[in-house]
Amino acid sequence: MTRSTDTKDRIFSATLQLISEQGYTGTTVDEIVARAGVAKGTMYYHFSGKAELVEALIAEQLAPVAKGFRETAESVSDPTAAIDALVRFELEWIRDNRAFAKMLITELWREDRAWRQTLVFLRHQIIGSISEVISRGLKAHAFRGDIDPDFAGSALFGLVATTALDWLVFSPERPIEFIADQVSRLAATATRA
Amino acid sequence: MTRSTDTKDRIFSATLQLISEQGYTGTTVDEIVARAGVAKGTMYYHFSGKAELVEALIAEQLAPVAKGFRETAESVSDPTAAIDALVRFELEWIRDNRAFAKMLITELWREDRAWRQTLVFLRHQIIGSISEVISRGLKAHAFRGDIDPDFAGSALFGLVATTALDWLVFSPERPIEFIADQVSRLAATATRA
Amino acid sequence: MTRSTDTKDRIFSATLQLISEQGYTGTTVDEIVARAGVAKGTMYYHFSGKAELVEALIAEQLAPVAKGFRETAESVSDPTAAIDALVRFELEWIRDNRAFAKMLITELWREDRAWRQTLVFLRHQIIGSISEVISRGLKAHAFRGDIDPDFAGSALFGLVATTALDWLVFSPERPIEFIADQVSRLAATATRA
Amino acid sequence: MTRSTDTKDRIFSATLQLISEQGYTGTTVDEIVARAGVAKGTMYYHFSGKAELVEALIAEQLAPVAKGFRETAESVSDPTAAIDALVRFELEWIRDNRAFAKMLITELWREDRAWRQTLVFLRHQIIGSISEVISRGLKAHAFRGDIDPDFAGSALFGLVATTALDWLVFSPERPIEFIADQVSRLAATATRA
DNA sequence: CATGAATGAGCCTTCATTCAT
DNA sequence: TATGAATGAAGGCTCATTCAT
Repeated sequence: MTRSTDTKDRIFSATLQLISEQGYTGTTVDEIVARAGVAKGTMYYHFSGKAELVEALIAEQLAPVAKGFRETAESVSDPTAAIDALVRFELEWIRDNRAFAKMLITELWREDRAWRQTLVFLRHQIIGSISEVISRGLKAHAFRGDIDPDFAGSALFGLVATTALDWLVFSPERPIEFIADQVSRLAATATRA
Repeated sequence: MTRSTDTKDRIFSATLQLISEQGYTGTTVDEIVARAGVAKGTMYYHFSGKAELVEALIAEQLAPVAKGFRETAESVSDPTAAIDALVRFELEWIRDNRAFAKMLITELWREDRAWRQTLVFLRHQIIGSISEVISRGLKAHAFRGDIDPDFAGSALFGLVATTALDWLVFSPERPIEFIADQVSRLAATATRA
Repeated sequence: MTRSTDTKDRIFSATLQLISEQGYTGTTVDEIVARAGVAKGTMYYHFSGKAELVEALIAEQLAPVAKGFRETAESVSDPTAAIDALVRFELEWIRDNRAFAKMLITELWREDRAWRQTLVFLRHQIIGSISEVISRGLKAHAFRGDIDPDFAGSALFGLVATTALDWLVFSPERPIEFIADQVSRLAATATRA
Repeated sequence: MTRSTDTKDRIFSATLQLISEQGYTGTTVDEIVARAGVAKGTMYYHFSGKAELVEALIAEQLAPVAKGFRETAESVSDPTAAIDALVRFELEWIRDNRAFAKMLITELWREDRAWRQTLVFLRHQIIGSISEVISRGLKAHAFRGDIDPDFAGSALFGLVATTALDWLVFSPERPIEFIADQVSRLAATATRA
């Protein structure tokens, strides 16, 4: 059992590295097993295919992120401060997992991937946490009343995501503080009552 | 229109359709020439490869878009109204070219594509038009003074893009008016002085 | 019945079912052990390989058939009636074991199978029983004198086998009586003096 | 066009040889293209897959056989002589194409093969020629009236086939005359009025 | 006796690209 | 200009077998 878990972990780790560097299509099963130090058949013993391996990896990587969003949303009571905390949480996660995040963006809207459901489900959870905070703010009249919480939640999530990626890809020399500050500012203003 | 131009157009048209439906990797040269009604060698006579064909296609499709952004920015003098017009222009273009737009998003941050430079250059032009309007608004004190025009330009562009794609992929039943209205509202507020 | 015997039986049973449904090549060791409810290594503990497992299965399944042919041949003294009884015995066995019989036919003439010898040996015994009856009939002048007993024995066996399989595969709706009747008729006439 | 036809012929020829020697599953695409002296992709350019290649081969090989049966049946007016001619035609074809015939037998009753329809169709045509002769003989009262032409046709075909294969595999030293003589004798008697 | 994780050679198929005509 | 037959590297996947426990 320990042996099995260890093997799975090594395959996961190798896959995460390679997929982050080269994307899904650009990474071959041969490369994965070579870096993991196992035989090809071993991967097929633990996962039913390349797509399922990546699906499992996504689920494993993203589940704690969804949890982090939820806990952040719940731990900050003031709506405006909560939005700010969520923005920073997302921004920091992308900064710390930039390659993986880049892959997610290029995969999120592809409708022909096996892990689509997993990705959509996790996205739904994450955005749900944001929307919930916005709803809270609306009830407390802390936010303007003419915006749709669901829409604003997904908009805020996307704003941070694209901004962060633009930053990492096009102007990585800028400090994270600048980005976080600018985003928070825009986000705060956009929602204020 | 020469024979050569006609052939190129048919290849372009077929490529656009197929790439929109299946993405870049999912579309084969065989499919393209089959739909274009030409032989395989013909494509290689006109373009040096699949990547170059797509690069040329992107340039051809996106050049008028960049031009549209610039003209829109120039034709509306009031900064707030200009932002609104740009948002609507982007939204409508994505709505009318949803599949192609979807492909662009999934390709924009990939650093291993041959057409990367083309894409980055056009993106730069487009965002430049937005940033210019924001700069104008800042000078006229129509917008708040604590935001970076370049950053806000790219943020606004990304906000609209992700929002539009979320809409088209996850809730296509919503009318465009709802989206346009919500986005404009957020955008306008975020920048107001 | 020891634990070991029980395990072997379960493996045999699973193999018989699966090979009947999917043929030899079409059946994997994984499927066999899954249906038998044992671990993969268990099969390799009891048999030295997939081929040997099937060889043992064939021997086990076919030995009683050979015995049945011999007893039928010995228990009916009149040659014509004995031929008739043998035809019916073969026909009924194929009807009751159609899938297994189908596999045997597709394997009988393959010269690259490990169990070839086993199969040839059992076939020899079975056809021997038929030939013996024919020889008896020839000595008694009940059959025409210009046929070779060995040849006629194998011909009769093959006639019934192909006829039965054609029946089961191409016109399974016909009642067994029709087939038995027609075959017996042809067989009886072909050999009559 | 000539180049293409030539390539196809070489692939066909190589496939026929190898499949005859090793069966369908036992023959790899690598072996086929190596013997044909073409690249792997070339096979996939001309055929959509291994199964389709073999299907085309079977059709090409068997079509003239079906035609031969029909012409033989039509060219001999006397029913008994026609049956004899058909038996000899089948026997000789199997003798001259023993390896291919062996493969056909091992494939005929497999219900999971792509070429099943082709095979069943051609078998239907061949047996139809035999049955037709038997019907003719029945009308002319040359044959006994209590046999079903369709059944007898398929029985006769199978009798010859299995007999011929038994001969070639188990006692290849026997001269064809012996086999032909014995089979014709059994066949003639079985049907005589 | 029994287990099941691990192996790796081997298989079929895809597809961008080349080139003689 | 245009054609299409031919190429071959590369990829994902299967499965009988081994072996440490």
